[in-house]
Amino acid sequence: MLIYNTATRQKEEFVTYTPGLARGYVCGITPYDHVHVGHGRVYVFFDVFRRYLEAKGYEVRLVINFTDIDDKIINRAKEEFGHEAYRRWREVPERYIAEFFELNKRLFIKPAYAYPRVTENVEEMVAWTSALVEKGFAYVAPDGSVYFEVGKVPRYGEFSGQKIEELVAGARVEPEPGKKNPLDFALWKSWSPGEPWWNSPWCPGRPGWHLECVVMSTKHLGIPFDFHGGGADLIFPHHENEIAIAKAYFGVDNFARYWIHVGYLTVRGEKMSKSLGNVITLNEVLSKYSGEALRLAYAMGHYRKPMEFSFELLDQAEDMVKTLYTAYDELSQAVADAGEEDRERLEVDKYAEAFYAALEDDFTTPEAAQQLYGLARYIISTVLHKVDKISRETALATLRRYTEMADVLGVLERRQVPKELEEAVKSLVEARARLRQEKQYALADYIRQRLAQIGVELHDFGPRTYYTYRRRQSF
RNA sequence: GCCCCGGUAGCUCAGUCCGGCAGAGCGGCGGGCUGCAGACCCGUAGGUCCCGGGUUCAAAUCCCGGCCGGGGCUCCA
Repeated sequence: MLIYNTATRQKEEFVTYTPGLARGYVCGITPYDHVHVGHGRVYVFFDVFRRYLEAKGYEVRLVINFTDIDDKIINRAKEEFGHEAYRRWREVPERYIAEFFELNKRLFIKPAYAYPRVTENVEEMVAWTSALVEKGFAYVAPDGSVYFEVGKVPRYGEFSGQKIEELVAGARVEPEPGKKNPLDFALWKSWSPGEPWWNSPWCPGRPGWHLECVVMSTKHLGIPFDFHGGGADLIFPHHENEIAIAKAYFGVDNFARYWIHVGYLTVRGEKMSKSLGNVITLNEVLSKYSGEALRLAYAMGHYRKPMEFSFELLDQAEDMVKTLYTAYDELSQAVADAGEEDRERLEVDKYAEAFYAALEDDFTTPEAAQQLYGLARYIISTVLHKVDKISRETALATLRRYTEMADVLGVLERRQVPKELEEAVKSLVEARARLRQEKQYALADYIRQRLAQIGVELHDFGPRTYYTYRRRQSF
């Protein structure tokens, strides 16, 4: 399996340090506001990545953190709570973390191995900072903040392709008082009145952002681990700085082997941003579309490429999801009509092979989605029509291959139908079949129409009838 | 200014790494199957592969130079 590694700027064969075990870390959210579809793209991508590795037999340990203390959270708390912010600031991250988990569920994202939070790992971060000061990679500023000295690390900037001189010359780096070099970054930030703080040898304060992820990832995954990723905007400075810290602390060249970055989403050609007012929240999308439709929409673009996000795209994806369910539901029913032996050859392998080949090549999910959809259409247009010419084993194997593919992308997650509903529909469909035989079409049509009203759609294949459920958020 | 990414059908995108007849789905249009219906079937239109040069028997693909758009260099998925 090939995966593009930002660190080497090329596709590389994916090989884990421990055979059969894949360990990865995804930089999580700063929970100070609603999660949007850009976040969703990242977490859904890593969920597909993880599902595929699991399908290949790996045990996957995926860690996603929460930066639950940060300037943005403090500012948000001040806005909301005024002078009570100091006492109540934790309500902000708690609220958005809860929302994050809720949306994960609705997006069918599998739970991570661990969800560490900064506030639960402050002691380790203080210990790391002490060690980095002792080793001479960090220094204490007059106000008690501790800065990491980027000049002490060999080849700083190489990972992200930045040249130190260019960065400094860019002159957009705010030279803060107390920093030796404007590129130096805080490992420990000194406290200001009214802000939350933790104890440290230097001053009351809180950990710096870049340090967090190194501490928490290596704590849960060991060193080195297999893959580390997030949104493309994290390449610099966040990941560059994480690598610098790990170099200094462990003396290793890189603490993660593959660096995977997910491209931006644009809306009407521009990056989603608060200032442009074009942010689309996951709440908004998932109130109108299924989680599978959004997952499929994401899959229709390659993860590294910028992708234009629109509701038109979601409409298309939702239609495709309906077709995917039609194929699943009706093939499930058709298995019962399968014959004893194979008198026809099916072409299922063609789709499956192309599907997996696309994923093997740097997760070309647009191609994979196309193949899955192609198989669904093949099932509907061909398999259902000649199900009595294939064996039960073949029918079941086709169904299994189809669902295995769908499960990698996570686009057929509401297969389960309540048993009572299933039984009621089945007997109604049988009753209608008898009516059709007796040419009592008015009554037969009435049943079909009433079933349609409750979201069950009937499709006649000659004398046989298969049906599909129009899933809503839930039954 | 420096760095990265993108530009292929109305839309979303494959194809570019590794040169070999320009593709898929959706959407459009026309027809069909069907007792009727179908998110079913068949057919069809639709292209300056951003532009210009170069290399080559052959370029969407490789090289050079541009243009346009997005992003990073400062918190950002």
